[in-house]
Amino acid sequence: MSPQQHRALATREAILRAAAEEFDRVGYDAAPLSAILERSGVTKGAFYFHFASKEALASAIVQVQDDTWPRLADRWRDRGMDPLSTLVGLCDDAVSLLSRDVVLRAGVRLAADRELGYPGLSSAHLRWEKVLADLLVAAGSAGQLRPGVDPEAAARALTSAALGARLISSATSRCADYPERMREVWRFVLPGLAAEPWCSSVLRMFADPQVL
Amino acid sequence: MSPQQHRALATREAILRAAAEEFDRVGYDAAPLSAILERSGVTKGAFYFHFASKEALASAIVQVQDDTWPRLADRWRDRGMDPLSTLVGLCDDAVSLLSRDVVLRAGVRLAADRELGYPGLSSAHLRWEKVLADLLVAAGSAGQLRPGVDPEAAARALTSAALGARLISSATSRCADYPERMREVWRFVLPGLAAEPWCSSVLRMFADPQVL
DNA sequence: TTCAAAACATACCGAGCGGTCTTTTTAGGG
DNA sequence: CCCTAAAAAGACCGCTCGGTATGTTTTGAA
Repeated sequence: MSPQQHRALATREAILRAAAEEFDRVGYDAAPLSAILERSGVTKGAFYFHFASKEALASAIVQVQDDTWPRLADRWRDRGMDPLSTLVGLCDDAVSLLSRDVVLRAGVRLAADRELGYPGLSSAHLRWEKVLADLLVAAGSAGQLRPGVDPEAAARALTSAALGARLISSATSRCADYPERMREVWRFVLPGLAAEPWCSSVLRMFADPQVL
Repeated sequence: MSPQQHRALATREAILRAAAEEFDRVGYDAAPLSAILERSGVTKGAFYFHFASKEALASAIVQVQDDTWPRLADRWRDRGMDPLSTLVGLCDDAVSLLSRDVVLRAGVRLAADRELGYPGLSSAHLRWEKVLADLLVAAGSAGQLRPGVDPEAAARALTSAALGARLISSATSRCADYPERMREVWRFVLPGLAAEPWCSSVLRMFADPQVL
């Protein structure tokens, strides 16, 4: 199952990287195994020694991403900041990671593509929606939200905006400008969402890079 | 080229409908021609009499959608309403059409999938972004926007939100709740975007169904 | 140094795809 | 009614895909 020699681990990671790059570019179906093999400089025999199938390879990439988000959320929870700052900081962190790490990006795309194909299982987005909703409810209890704001609706809208921004950014710049695009969304959305002084406080985060 | 008998037109439209349903569900690559043929009750020979290729079929569906949006925009321009109401009304109209018409939905998906695969050509979304930006600039000149709002940034954020909402809605309910989801976005976004009394005025549109 | 297992290489396979070819049926003007 | 072209049918082809089977090289511990 897992490699027992040093060499094997290198080739395994070469496969993962090459596959992530291809999946991120064109998606699962449009990425033939031959392209992944050529890019990684690995032959078919070597590949099927490390992975049982192309599907298994995709699942491994999805897994990396599935493991990343809970850890990231826990880390932000442990900081003990106010809910609104936690929300914005967590999102900004996730977006920043996505813009840099191809494997994460590919994992998210693969997971999303499965959902879009099979309407029933919308695990990933619903999970993010839940995280945002919980934080927004907490923010409401802490008096950080403007009166009349529905936390669940806000969570849904934010999830939509983040998804759309990611796709557009992915198509135009391989997610290089995803963080900037999301900051734009926050600047646009926060005045209607957060009460003072939290709104100005959070917006100021984007001017001080060291906070993130 | 174009059919000369009544029967031919019927089968042609049967093909278009069936193809749209398949493309909308799973996308171009994942929709084999055999599935389209089976769904439409048309054989391969009949199909290739009407369309030169599977790509040509997809292009025809994309074309329907390409022709629809400019007409819709012109219709709203001719109403001579204020920019902000035009913006919201136009979007709500487009979203409502998408939620009901499979062919339009498939066309949008096909066009978007091409863009996402080939980063260079992002014609469709950039066009929408332009339309929204122009209307928002006009709204700014008319004093409908809150001070400090950047129209271009707002247009980008709104485009992202609309795209994300469409995808999520498409995956969970075949776009049946797309209009409701977008109204949610507007309720969430408008307070930070529009000055009074325009904000309340526009929001009231969603309570009176007959306006749309 | 040896040797078994781990790691890699390559030829090959069946399935499903989009597309073509030939043939048959149908429609509608003379 | 008939005859020609439009329209539809279905067998067929080449290709690429993911996956397998079998053979070869490399590794590290005894």
